[in-house]
Amino acid sequence: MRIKDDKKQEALFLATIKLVNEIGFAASSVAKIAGEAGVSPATLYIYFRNKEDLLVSTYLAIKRDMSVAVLDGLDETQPVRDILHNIWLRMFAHISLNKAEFRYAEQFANSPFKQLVNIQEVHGYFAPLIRVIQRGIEQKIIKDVPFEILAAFMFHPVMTLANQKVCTDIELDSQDIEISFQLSWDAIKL
Amino acid sequence: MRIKDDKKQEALFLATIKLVNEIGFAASSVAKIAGEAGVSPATLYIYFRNKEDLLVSTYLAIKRDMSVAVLDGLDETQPVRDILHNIWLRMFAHISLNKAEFRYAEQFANSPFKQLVNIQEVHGYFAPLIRVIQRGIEQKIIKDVPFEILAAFMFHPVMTLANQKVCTDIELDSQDIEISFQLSWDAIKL
Amino acid sequence: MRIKDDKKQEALFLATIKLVNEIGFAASSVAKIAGEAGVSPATLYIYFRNKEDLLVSTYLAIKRDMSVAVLDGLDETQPVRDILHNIWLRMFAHISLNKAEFRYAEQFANSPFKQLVNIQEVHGYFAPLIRVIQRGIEQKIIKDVPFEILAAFMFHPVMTLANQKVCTDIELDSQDIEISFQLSWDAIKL
Amino acid sequence: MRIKDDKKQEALFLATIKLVNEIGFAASSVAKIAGEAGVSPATLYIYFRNKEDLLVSTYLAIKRDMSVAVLDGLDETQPVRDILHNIWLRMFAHISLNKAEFRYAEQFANSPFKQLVNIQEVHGYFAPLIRVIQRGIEQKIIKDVPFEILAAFMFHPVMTLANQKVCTDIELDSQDIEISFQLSWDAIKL
DNA sequence: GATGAATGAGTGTTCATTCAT
DNA sequence: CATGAATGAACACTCATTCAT
Repeated sequence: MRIKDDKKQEALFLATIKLVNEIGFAASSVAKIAGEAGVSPATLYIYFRNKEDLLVSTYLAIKRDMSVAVLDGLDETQPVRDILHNIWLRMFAHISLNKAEFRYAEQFANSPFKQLVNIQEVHGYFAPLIRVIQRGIEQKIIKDVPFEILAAFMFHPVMTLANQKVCTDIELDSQDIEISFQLSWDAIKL
Repeated sequence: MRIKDDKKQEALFLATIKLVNEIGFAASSVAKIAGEAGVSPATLYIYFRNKEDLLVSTYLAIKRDMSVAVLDGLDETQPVRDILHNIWLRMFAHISLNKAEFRYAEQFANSPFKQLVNIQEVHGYFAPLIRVIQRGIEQKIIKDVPFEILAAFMFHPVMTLANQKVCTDIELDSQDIEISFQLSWDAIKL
Repeated sequence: MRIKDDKKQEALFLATIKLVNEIGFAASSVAKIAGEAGVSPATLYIYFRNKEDLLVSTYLAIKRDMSVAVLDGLDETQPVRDILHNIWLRMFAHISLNKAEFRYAEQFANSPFKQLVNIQEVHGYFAPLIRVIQRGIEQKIIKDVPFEILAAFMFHPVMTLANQKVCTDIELDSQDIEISFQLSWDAIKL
Repeated sequence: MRIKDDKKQEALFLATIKLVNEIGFAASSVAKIAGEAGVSPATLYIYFRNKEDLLVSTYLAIKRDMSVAVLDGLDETQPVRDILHNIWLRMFAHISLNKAEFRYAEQFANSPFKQLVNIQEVHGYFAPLIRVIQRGIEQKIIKDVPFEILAAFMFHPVMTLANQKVCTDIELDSQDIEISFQLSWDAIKL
C-alpha cells in the first residue's frame, strides 16, 4: 500500500487534524475525514488499515514533526541550560504555529487510543533531549529527580502556555515567554 | 408517583466516569452508560436533558468535588506559602485518590464539550484560591505574571504527577512530593 | 372513569386538536398532548383507554359538534332547497369558525384510524340531513343518484372552500359563498 | 464501484405507498419501508436525504404520474367542454387504477409535510389544464369564479368518487360516471 | 489504485404505557 | 383522582467497513 500518491496520505492527515479540531474526536467519522481530504472513504483504506491506524499514524506524524522542529541541528556541545533554553523556545514557537496539530495530539493523548502507540517509538524521537537532561543531572546542574517530574515542570507548562492563545484571549509577548522559561528553569535547576 | 431517586443520578455519574476511563469518551454510548448504571437508557433522560447534559454535569460535579476537597475549611489568615502548600498537597492527594474522576475531567477538558461549560461557574468554585494568589502578588511574594502562567507551573504539574501513577509504573514517595511542591514554589515565587 | 373533572377531558380534546394542527398527527405524542393540556401523561389514561381512544373520541366529538351546529333546530317542514341552503351556510360558517377542529378531522379521516370509528354512529349524527335528501329525491327535486355522489358535490366542496381560508390567501365574500351554493345546487338538482 | 440502481429507488417508492396505505403515515417507519423494499435502512439514505425527502419525493412522483396520465397528448384545439370531459374521465380512470398512490397523496396532502413541497412545481405539472379553464372563462362557457372554487366542484368530486371504491362497497357503473361528470359540468358551466 | 454503493450494527433519543405513591 | 418516575421497544439516522467495478 501507499505506493502511489503521497499527497493523499498527507491530505488525510490534514483532514483528520482539521476535523478533530473543529468537531471533536467522537464526531470525526471516516466518511467526513475522507470527504474533507477529497477522496472516497474506500480510498482511505488503501492508505490505512482502519480508522484506528489513521488516528495513531496522525499522532505519530505530529510527534515526529515536533521532535524534528525542536531538536533538529541541536548542538549538544553547548551548555545544558542553553540547549534547554533553545529547545524550550523552539517548542513554544512550534506549538504556537501548529496549534491544530497540538490540540489533536492533546485529545489523542487523553484518550484510550494513547495505549495503542508504541511509547518507545515516541521516546526515540526525543532521545537527544533525554540525553541532555541526563547530562545536566550528572553535572549537578539539574535536580536529580525522575524524568517525569522534570518534564512536568519543564515542558508541560510550555504546551499549556503556547496553547492558551487558542483557548483564551490572553496574548503573551516575548518578555512573558522569557519569564516563563525562567520559571521552568528555576523549577528544575539545582 | 415514585420519587426521583438521587442514587440513580449518582450511579449515572459513576458509570459515566468508569466507562470513559475504560473505553474512552467516543466509545461511551448512552446505552452503555445506562447499562453500567443499571437503568434503562430512557431513564437517563429523566435525570439529564441529553447526553451532552450528562457529560457536562459530570464534569461540573467533579470540579466542585475537587474544589471542596482542596479549599474547604481554608484558613486565609495563614501565610501565602503555607496556604498554597496546603492546597497543593490536598490537590495531589485528592487526584491520587480520584484518578478516574480526574482522567474523565482531562478528557472532557480536551474535547469540544469544554466550550459548553460556563467557565465562570468553575472559576467560582476556586475563588478563594484566586484570592490567595492575588494576595501573594500584592505582598511581593509571588511573581507578578498572568494567573494562567502561574497556574501552568503551580497546578498543572500536580495533576500530571498525581496522574502518573495511573499511566506509568512510577510511584512517588512523600519526599518526591515535597520536592515537587518545592519546584512549583521555586517557579512562581519572587 | 371520567367521574370527576370534565374540564380535563375537554382540555385533552383541545390539546389534541391544537397539537395535531401545529405539528401533525405523527409528531403529536401522548406526552406532548398531556403537557399541552396541563395534566400528567398518566392522567390521560384515566380519561381514555389509550392514545387511539383519545384520537377517535376527539374525532367523534368534533363530528357531533358539527352535526349540532348544522342541524340543530332544523325545520323539516320547509322546502328541500331552503333546508339544504340553510345547512350549507351553517356548515360553511361552522367550518370557517372551527378550522382547527376541521383540519384535525380531515387528517384523521385520511388515516387508517378512520376504520376504527363506528361509521353508523357518525351517520346517526346526520340522520335528519339524510332524511331531507331522501325527500328531495322522492319529490323529483334532486337527482336520483347514490347518496355518496350527491355528498361529493354538495358538501365536499363546502369543506374545501371553507378551509381554503386557512391554506391559501384567497378570501371569499358573501357573494362568492352564495355562488358556491348555487354551484352545489345546480349539480344535484334535477 | 457499483452503479446506483434505479430499481431500488422505485422499490422504495412502492414500499412507501404500500405501507402508508396499509398501516398509515405515522406508523410507516424507515425500517419498515426499507424492509418492504428489500434493502437495508442505511441504503435508503443513499437514495434519499432523509425520511422527509423520501415522503416528499414519493408525493411529487405520484403527482407527476397523474399529470402525465391525465394531460398527455391533450388536444387544446378541441372545445373546452370536450377537453374537460376527457380530462375528467382520464382522472377518474387513473385514480381508480392507482388507488394506493392516490390515497398516499391524500394522506400526504393532509399532513404538515404538505408545506414542504414547492407548490409551483406541482402547479407546473397541471399548467395545460389551468390554461383550458382560463379559456373557458374567457369564452363565457365557464362561470367566472376563482379557480379554487371551480376545482372544488370539478375535480374534488372525481377524487372522492374514484376513491369510494376502496373505502366502501359502492361500485359505480359507466352511466354513474357520466352522470357525475354532468353534475360537475352543471356546477361550473355558465 | 480508486471509487460510490451497500450494509449490519450501532448511535442518541422519544415512544406509549404502567407503576408506586 | 392524580402524578412523575420508569421502561422496553421503537424511532430516524450514522457508523466503520467491504464489495463490485
